[in-house]
Amino acid sequence: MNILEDMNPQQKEAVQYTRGPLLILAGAGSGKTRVLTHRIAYLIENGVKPYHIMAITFTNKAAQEMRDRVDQIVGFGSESIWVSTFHSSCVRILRRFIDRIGFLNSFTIYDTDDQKTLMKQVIKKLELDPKIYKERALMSAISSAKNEMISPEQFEKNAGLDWNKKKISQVYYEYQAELKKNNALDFDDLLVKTVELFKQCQDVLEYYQDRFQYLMVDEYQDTNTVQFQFINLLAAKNRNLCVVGDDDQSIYKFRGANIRNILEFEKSFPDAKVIKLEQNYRSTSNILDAANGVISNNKGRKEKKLWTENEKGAKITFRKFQNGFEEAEYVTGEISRKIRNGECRYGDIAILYRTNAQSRLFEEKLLIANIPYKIVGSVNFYARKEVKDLLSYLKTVDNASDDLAVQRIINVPKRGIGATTISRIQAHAAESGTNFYGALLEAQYIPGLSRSLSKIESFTTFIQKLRTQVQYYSVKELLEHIIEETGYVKKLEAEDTDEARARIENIDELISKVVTYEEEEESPTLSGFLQEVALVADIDSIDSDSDFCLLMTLHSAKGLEFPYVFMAGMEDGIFPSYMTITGDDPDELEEERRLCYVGITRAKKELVMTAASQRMIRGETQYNKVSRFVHEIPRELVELGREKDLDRDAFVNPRQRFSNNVSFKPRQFTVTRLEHLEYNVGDTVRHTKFGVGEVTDIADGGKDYEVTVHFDHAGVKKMFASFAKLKKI
DNA sequence: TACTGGATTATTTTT
DNA sequence: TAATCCAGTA
Repeated sequence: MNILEDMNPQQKEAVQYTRGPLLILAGAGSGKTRVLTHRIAYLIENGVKPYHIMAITFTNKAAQEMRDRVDQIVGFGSESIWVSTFHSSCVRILRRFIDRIGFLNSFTIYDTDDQKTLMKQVIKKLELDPKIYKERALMSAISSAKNEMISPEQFEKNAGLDWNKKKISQVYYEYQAELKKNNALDFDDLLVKTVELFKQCQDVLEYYQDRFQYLMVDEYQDTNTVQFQFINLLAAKNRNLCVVGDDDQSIYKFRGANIRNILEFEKSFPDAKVIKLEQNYRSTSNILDAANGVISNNKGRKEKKLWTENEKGAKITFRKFQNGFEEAEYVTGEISRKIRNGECRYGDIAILYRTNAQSRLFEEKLLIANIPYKIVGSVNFYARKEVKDLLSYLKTVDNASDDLAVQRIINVPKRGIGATTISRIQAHAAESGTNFYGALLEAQYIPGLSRSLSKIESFTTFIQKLRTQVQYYSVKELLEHIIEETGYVKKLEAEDTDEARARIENIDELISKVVTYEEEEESPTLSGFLQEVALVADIDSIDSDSDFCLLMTLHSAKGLEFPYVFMAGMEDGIFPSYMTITGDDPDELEEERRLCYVGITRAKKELVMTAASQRMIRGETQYNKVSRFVHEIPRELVELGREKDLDRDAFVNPRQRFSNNVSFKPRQFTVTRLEHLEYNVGDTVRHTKFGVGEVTDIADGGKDYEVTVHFDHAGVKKMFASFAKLKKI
């Protein structure tokens, strides 16, 4: 086949520009995956060995897709090209070399759940007040530090005299020490340790530099500092680095993504060639114009304008409803109608929303309407309780050095081993320098266990017995054996609730995943299965053959496309989220707007946006205005249900009229004047987001106090006392 | 040790 | 609302 066939001039140029740094600014739907895959084919056709090519993506799904397409056009040798995610590339490298920086190559990977458990233990060990030091906040502080390649030592130095930060650095130290003890790495560590390895072991770095002479990175706008360093180190020698991205689709700042990586690529590589792909092949021109209308409100973008030769297509539909129920009913009704009319199949339709919690209403209505659907996200399959329990058994059998796994299952199902026993064992493990499972094996020498001793022994004999069987049984048999012996499913059957049945279904699903693994892998092993499972996200498992409507967050939708898209919950306070409107960081609003842009550009043929004027959030009714993003779409592109739906000051219901004079804010924001403030000018206060600062002014604004605070790091901020929830310290 | 019910609290997005 | 935590009880 001709690799350059059917390509526009820019695409051709991108495919053929193979030497030196290259930045491809690829707008939504401009065929960037096609360019990447064809570029790989072109490289090979021009004498580059497949072995020397590496392509990096963010999700396994994207990697898989690219792999398939590469296989199709390359044929021979394509299997030796590395096409994988950042995380799995790092795992592959670390499995081979991490012993060089003091870990065992058999390290385990901790997911978010494990991190949380570990963090709880750290908080307890350091005797911190969990009311002040929340594991969530600590975890995100540590994670951002890791994303910026800040070590605990560095963190401590940066903290200076900031008492709070010093405490966090202590936690960070301890947390890393615990990981090390368990021979475990968290998601962030996979990147950090790889970069560390590269920096410390020149020979390893050179080995990979020689191996990966041609590097390609997809979704470059979402890279963070560690990922940037990882790529830079690998590319430093040959400098054949091609990155593809769209600054307008950068939506992972909260996860440390550094939009500067793309905006300043030319600074890092002054000789970089820049190619813009601006022709959109995906959407109708109406959809594209709507997207452009919204995103043009952002400042500091790379100059580009998307265009298309596609027809105008239908207008964007906007409908507003009384509440979330009616909204969901309308959406399901529309879906049924489309199917009835034979317009499309279920799989052509996606419902997108801002937060996972919004899926519930749709789920209910879809169920009633008998529409097949799949929810992507919310809880990752491998993070579900029952699945994790069983995986923890497998982990324990495989390699009992993972304390968290052992602790998770030691009393699941209930064996009468309680909290006191567990802390005794932990204490013993700490004393004798073994891990938790090691201490269990020595249980008979631990004083004070009395009654629990026999229970512990029967647990360990069970595990030891399974271990002797590992080599004779398949993973599937082993898993079924565990389910049988522990009576896990039997217990659930006895519960006889919908929830229990759903859990059993998940267990069956797990068994079939094991079977698939064993069928596909040449030499399947238990460790191999556990490794594979550690890095999969929910989105990875959706296959395009099955005919389901898909429900997912806007974030999960990145990189996908659908003929028909519903964007639900288009309300200020939901999308853009409450946090971004009340906070005063305009960058965050811009990120939300990019998210909206991503959502709109997922649609190929039709886009429907819906809003509800009244919505239940966490048991409280909120009254929201129509999202500002809807207003940013050129009016002539929008088809309304009722003319007044887009009137900014229409009275939709009496409650809203009531709160009207408080400038249209949802009721949640309605000001309840605080009678007295717990702080005064000169006091030191803490803000949940900006940290610690000094109150420099308090002005009585009649309805509320306006407080001016000089924050140590965030600068001077003015805020309303009733929103800011400042705490005196 | 396990279970219950009341209180508390979280609220954005996830590889 | 829903999940989690904690104290009191069996």
